[in-house]
Amino acid sequence: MTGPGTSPTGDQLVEVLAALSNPLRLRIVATLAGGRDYVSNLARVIGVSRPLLHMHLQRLEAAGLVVGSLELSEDGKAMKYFEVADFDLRLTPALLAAAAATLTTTDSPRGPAREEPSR
Amino acid sequence: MTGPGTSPTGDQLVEVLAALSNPLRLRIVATLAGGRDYVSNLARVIGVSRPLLHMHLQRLEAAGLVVGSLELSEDGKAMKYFEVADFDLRLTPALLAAAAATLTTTDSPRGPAREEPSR
DNA sequence: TACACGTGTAAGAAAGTTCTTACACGTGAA
DNA sequence: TTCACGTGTAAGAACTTTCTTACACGTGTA
Repeated sequence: MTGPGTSPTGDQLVEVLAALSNPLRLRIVATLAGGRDYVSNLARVIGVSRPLLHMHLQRLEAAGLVVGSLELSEDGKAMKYFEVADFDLRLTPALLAAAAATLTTTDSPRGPAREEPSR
Repeated sequence: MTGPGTSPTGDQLVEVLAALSNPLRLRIVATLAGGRDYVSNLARVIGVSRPLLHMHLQRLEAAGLVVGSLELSEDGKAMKYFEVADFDLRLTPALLAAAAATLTTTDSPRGPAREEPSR
């Protein structure tokens, strides 16, 4: 993901911020920051349904904030562990302006389609 | 807003991240980072409808990312100028975990209401 | 075979976000 | 009075997000 030396593109930034702008996903990251865990146990720990957790984890992984790996347990079960990725992002007006300059999609991703996508 | 010495609460963080996780609002902040401007001109510069810009600016102001002020122009017009706020946020797994610990609303703000809001 | 545990996916509903269009009001100049 | 320019607000439509429930599959044990 994004370390102190690299800057995300505007599109990456939007993806990351959107992924983190949800209380449940924040809690997921926070729980994984305390140590990796597998999906169904994480669902129990956090107290949400497993399909829901899976969906949120996919969103976080797509943004590069967590990393999933499939492992075989000693009793033959395929278990999907997730751990938090190593990221370090800084947000200041100047940095946001630099990122905004690289946005490829400038319109909001929802609502009625606009007549003329502005750029 | 949030300088290098202060940490936002979990709720503030979610509000800020949600406000920034939109390409159009990123562009608004970026344009204002280059210098303050008034609403209708900003709408022209960016190329969006004024009511839409107004709505987005309100969202950014509520999150503390921009500051609006009403001024009287020399020809008697009440003009609403906006400028970017001074913020400096850092996002790392540890900082997110600390913020998540202070979340008061732990559920996502949309979708079907859950049976038992989990904490 | 039934059960326990793990996985991934799909469908449909509820809620919020984004956008356009319209309305209303104000000041000043022609 | 009309026009130009500024402001704020509301209504309704299109779209995305979030959630639950259900289905399907796998391995191992009793």
